[in-house]
Order: sequence, then C-alpha cells, then structure tokens
Amino acid sequence: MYPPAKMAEGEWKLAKKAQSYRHPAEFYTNPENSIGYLARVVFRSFSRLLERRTLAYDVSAGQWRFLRQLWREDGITQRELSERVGMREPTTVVALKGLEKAGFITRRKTDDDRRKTFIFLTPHAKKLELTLAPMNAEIHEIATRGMTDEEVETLQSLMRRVIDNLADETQKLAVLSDVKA
Amino acid sequence: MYPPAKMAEGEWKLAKKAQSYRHPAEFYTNPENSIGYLARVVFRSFSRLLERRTLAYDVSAGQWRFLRQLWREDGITQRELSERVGMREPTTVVALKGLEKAGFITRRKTDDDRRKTFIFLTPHAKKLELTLAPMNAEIHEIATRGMTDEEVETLQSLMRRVIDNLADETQKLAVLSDVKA
DNA sequence: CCGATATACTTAGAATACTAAGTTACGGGA
DNA sequence: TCCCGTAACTTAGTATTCTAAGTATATCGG
Repeated sequence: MYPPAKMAEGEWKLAKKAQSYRHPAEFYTNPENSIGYLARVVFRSFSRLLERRTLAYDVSAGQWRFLRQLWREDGITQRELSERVGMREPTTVVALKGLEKAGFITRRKTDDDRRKTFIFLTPHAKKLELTLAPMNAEIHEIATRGMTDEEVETLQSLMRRVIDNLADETQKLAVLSDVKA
Repeated sequence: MYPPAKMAEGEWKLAKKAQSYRHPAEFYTNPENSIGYLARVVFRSFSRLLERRTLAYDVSAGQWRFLRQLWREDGITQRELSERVGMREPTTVVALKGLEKAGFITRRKTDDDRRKTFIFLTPHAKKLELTLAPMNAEIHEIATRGMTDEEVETLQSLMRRVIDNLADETQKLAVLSDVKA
C-alpha cells in the first residue's frame, strides 16, 4: 500500500489509480464506513419499526413483503412471486404456508400446466392494503426526515447502482460455474 | 391524496406541505422505491459475495461481523461487543459459542466484576485480519464500481442519516413504554 | 447491612432465510 | 412413442437472528 522506494511519485499515482482500492483495507474495519453494515442497520431498523405497526393486524415483516407484491400483482405463480420479492423458493413456500393459514392468500392450480401454483389474495388481505400501505409510507417519512426530495432520490438511485454492481458480479460468478459444470 | 374540488390550488399545496407525505402510499408499493427493500437487497448481496470469499477460511458472514469488531477492539465484554456489532445479546451468545468452538476466540472472567465476560481473539484469528479485511475492501470496490469518491461518501452519509432518524424514533418509543411501565 | 433495582449474561422458543436434494410435470428430439 | 433435460414446487436440515423470560452478581438507598 506504500509506494516502492525507487518509483517516482507520478508513476506510483498512475499505478495506484490503475489497480489499487478506493481506500486501504483498514478503512473498512470501521463498520460505519462499510456499505454492507450500514445497509444492514437501515434494513433492520426500518423493518422493526414497520413490524411494530403491522403486527396490530397480525402481519409480520416477512409476510408484509409478500403482501406488498401481491397488492401489485395478484394471481402470479410462486416462482414469479419469489423473484419479485427477492427470496429463494423454499423461503416462499414457508411464508405462503403461514399466509394461507392466516387466511391472507389462497393457492390455485390450472390444468394448463399442473406444475404451477397461482397465488391469490383473499378479500380480507386485499382490504388490508388500505391500512397497511400507508404504514410503509409513514416509516419512509420518518426515515427521510430532514432530507430534501432530491437527497432521497439520490439515496435510492445510489443504492440501486450498488445493487446492479453486485448483481453483475454475482452473474459473472454464476456464468463461470456454469462453464465449469 | 387529491385536492378536494372546492379548495384553491394554493390552499391545497399548503395543507399538503403541512401534513401529508412526500409521496402517496401507492408509491411505496413498488419495492424499488422503498428504502427498506433496497437496503435489504444491498445487505444480502453484499453479504453473500463476501461470504463466498471468507468461507474459504471457514468464516461465515455472521462470524465475520464479530471478528471485524474484535480486530478493532480486542478484550471487550460481550455486551460491548453486541452493541458495536449491532446485534442483541442472545445472538452474540450463540455466535460466540460458534467462534469459540472454531478456535477464533477465548472468553475470560475477572474477579473485578464476576458478571462480565471478556472476549479475546486467538493468535490464529488475529492473523486472519491480514487475509480477510482486504476481502471486504474488494467487495466495496465492486459495489461502488463506476461511482466517484464523492458519490460513495454521499451514499454513506445519507444512510447514516436514515439510521439516525430511525434510531430517534425507536428511542422515542422506548421512552414512551418506560413511562407506561 | 439488607432489600430493591440494575447489570451481564444465558436459556428457550420461534421466525426468517438459506442450500442441497428430492418429486412431479412438461416438452423436444431420436 | 419414449426418454432426457428442464421447470415448478416441496422437503429436510441448518444458520442467523429475534423476543421473552431466567439466573447470577453488583450497587445503592434507607
């Protein structure tokens, strides 16, 4: 991380620009500098506050995530739902079991393709949107207190860019392991 | 969410500014607009990529979080460790059991205060910092690819502001429930 | 100096998520 | 037509994290 003795200042700067990191590894030893850590704390705090409100309607934070997607698109398959919500299928299976038991969803099969299961909201769950959706908006309001609209948009768009960057990398690794297989 | 027919445009704007939300509740029905959702995806993607590297040294993502803190401050108590890492104490208990079994830490008591347990890294875990810390820097590099240093700092500081806002609210609720109790 | 309160940690039990390895159903060649 | 690869979902087992409630130790007010 330090310039080799013989190298001229200019050369080192060039090399540094070309191949070294934005910050030395020690920098990230402080969690406050780590995007991963910050994202975890944002996610947990947000989630906990939201759940505090939704639990009054017997909806857990995990269930809320599935309901939100179904409010947008009712009657999609389990696989589609998993993708949209960003969870793996086994997670979805377990979550849907809970949602079905609680009377929020029903599952239906077609003869078209007997492998697929379509998920539908019950009337009760549909009605809940009116009550629960504003709770999310409220937490958002709290979370972004004191920020300008522009700052909020900047935050969202920077997070999306991070997500895209990480997804690209994950994609690369998936392709590599396909080649190996 | 729409102006009542009889209200003059100016009046509505004032009312809106005074008491309504930045966006209508429907806006957040799209997960891509939700800071909570975006933070979850950032956190999971980041964590998964990092774990892929650290697992080669038998360190899981969860364990890594504790090690990072101990690299900064060796010999602190369990409670202090929990706070710094941002986890509840039972989580720490379980994690430390794993870390102890894996030979990464030792626990020690004092006669000073026999309730406290101090956590120390083993020489092996100390050495791992040289290998593992750069992995975090590397994921950071990937995550922030194509961003200027300024953009990265903006992202970090906006996330910290969200965390502070949510913590304030949680604090408020805690005080309220203290009053009740 | 004793009892109430607070602190530090632990245990128990549950929710949420994951990976790996099934099962069942579809669909395109040989 | 039948076999093989793929797709959709399920099961099993594990890891991580939480809340609520418990134990042991320390401290402080009367």
